[in-house]
Amino acid sequence: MSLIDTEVMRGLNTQGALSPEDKALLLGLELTPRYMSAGEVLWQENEDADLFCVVKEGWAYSCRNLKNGSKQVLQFYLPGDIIGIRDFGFTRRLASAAMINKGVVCPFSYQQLFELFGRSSLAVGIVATATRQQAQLSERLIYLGKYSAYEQLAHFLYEIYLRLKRINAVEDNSFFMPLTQELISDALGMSPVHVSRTFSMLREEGLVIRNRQHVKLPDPEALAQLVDFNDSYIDEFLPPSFSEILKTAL
Amino acid sequence: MSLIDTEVMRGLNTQGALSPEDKALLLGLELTPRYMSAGEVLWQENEDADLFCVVKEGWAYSCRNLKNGSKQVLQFYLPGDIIGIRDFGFTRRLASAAMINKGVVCPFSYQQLFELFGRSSLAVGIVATATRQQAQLSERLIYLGKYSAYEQLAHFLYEIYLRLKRINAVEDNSFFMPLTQELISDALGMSPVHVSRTFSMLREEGLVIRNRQHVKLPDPEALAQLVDFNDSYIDEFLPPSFSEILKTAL
DNA sequence: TGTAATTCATAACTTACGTTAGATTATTAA
DNA sequence: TTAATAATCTAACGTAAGTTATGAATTACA
Repeated sequence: MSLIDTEVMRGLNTQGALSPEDKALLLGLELTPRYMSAGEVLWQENEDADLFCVVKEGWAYSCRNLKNGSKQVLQFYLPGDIIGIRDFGFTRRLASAAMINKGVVCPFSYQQLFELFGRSSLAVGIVATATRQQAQLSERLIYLGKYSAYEQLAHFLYEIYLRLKRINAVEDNSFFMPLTQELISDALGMSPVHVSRTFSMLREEGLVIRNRQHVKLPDPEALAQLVDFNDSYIDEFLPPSFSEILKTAL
Repeated sequence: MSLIDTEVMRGLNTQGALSPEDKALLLGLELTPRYMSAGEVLWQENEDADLFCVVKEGWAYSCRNLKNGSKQVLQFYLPGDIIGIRDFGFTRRLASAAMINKGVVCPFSYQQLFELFGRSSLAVGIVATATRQQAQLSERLIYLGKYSAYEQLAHFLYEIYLRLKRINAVEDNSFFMPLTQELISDALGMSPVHVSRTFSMLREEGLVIRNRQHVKLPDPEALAQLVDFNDSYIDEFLPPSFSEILKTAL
């Protein structure tokens, strides 16, 4: 069992798009399969991320455990799926992963993935960009599934605030946000009327001051705490280990 | 303006992880910036996917237009973000994209991205795997945000059915699904009680027969129609153009 | 084989959010 | 400046889905 048994790679192979060297490389990554029992944990959120797995037998899932005791499942993995590329390009796991029933997985290190990329910094950069966007999607999913409109909107605004701060577009906790309440409602899966109501609540709490396209968060920290914001998916850049490897490869 | 002005690449650069050749390569991709007016469409869903854009100025968003007239926004893009890598590895756009206010974008062809990958089939395979998972997440987000529990559960079951069929784990429209209603509820963002109620409704409609871990979909087509299922994100493999390029590169 | 622990189904009640509607304010165009 | 359009707010009312509770059916385990 190896990466070549993965859905996408199998497709590439049958389309004749893999050179003999590619195939040799993939097969060279053959690793000891790991036999997993039902419910066995592959990794927990916030653990160091250093490997991914190909599921050979059984079902697995990834999820985020929330402070309110519930959890949001992000994905289910079936045989042939790769579990854990989501975290490639991050220092720590954004979600935990566990088996559902008993099965077999084949682990590969991120280091091995590097080899596949031919040590190209640029390819790594593209993949890191893609996984970062996926992380943003995951966060939205979590808040859509498990939080009230109030917390959801607060989380959304704080995310925008962080992203804008990163590009120096925040001044005095204020920023320009060219979104109508209707567009926000289409993003957060709620009605425009309820977005308005929720803005009113946030205003009454003194957390958000909004006037059309001008938004001010008087106390960003309070907002962040309210929504239990995990900013690693916005702020964190490539893990130090990556830069080291890439630099020594130069 | 070029790819080097992107958040992730800028990070790589400041960490000293880009070789002079990398930088030259990135800067060589410099392209004519395109000045966009507010609301201007970058692309529509189902159009051929052949390029992505770096947002230089202004805000943009991607969304799916639903048959019931509403739309689900998937992401907002700010300056420095890349828009359109989501579709890399697909033949057609899974979502449309448009500017929110006026701005500037720099388009790059997927072909150019190929160059960055050093024409490595394997790197392309990994990225395609990642974008496929992202597509699955997006679909879940859409159904979470815009559909009733009934349609959501129907969509979920049909997706599992398709994924299992792909690995020959469906027989006579029946399959093994080791999920409790509680786990499903954690995935779909609804209460376990409501999952049970919704299963009962699907049973009464003759669409789903479920007994613990054994599921049968007597009429998969009816289910697919009910939820307006777009199966390209499950079924479609790499676009033909990709295989051609990769094969000629061998 | 029996007992405990899950899992599932259904009912009764509550609530967050959707819907419809009308008034107010801001923006754009003429 | 003025009309026309778009964006926002608030209220009143309806409903899908949450919550709590109870019993039945399965499965796990001793």
